[in-house]
Amino acid sequence: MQPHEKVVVLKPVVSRPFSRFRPFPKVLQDFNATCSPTITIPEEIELIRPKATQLASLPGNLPTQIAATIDAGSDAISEEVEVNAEHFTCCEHVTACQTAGRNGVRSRLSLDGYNWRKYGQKKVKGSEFPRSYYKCTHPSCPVKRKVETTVDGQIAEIVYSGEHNHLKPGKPCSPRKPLSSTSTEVVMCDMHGIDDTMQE
DNA sequence: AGATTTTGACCCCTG
DNA sequence: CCAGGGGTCAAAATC
Repeated sequence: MQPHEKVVVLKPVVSRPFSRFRPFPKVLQDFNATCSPTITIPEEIELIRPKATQLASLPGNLPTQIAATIDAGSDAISEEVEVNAEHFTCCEHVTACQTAGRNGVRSRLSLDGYNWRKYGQKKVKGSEFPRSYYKCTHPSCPVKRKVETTVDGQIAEIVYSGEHNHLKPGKPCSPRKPLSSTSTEVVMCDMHGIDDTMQE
């Protein structure tokens, strides 16, 4: 197996901001009731119905702690990041994902900036959550990924397989005006840069 | 109308 | 060789 063929990117579920699950409408209701006006959400962001295939369906009440690990053969990288609600809007790819469902058009952009097409889903033994299988929609791109999502739409695990042989279809992260060097912006760029690193 | 998701079935690999 | 599980296919449904 090639060293780059298995890349585990996210394993965020361990540390939840709440102690137990709540129904999505309840979460939304609480969020609307308690959300201070200092947190602004762009118009293009719509709260989407929790569908099993929604990727990175981040609930409104962040922060969520995400542990990202890369298993690239012997070069194992492990890091933990924090995503703050105040910086939610700086994540273009996540935003694109969050807009999924508008006018019936589902966005194929995920948090890594590439377009993905789902081709299968299975309940994997030993895993609490169903695993979804995605292919990159770019022609001749061999990259696939497996995504395990929790019942509330959160990503439990993402495993990338292969390398993209094309550029990201979405907007690049780097040209953005640098915000006050908050960890979140760096983190999101770093997360996007994982694939860039892989391509190199 | 076309692209994407869903989902059951099939294939293949591994123990 | 066999069984179980993971990965993929493909038709139907959905948007």
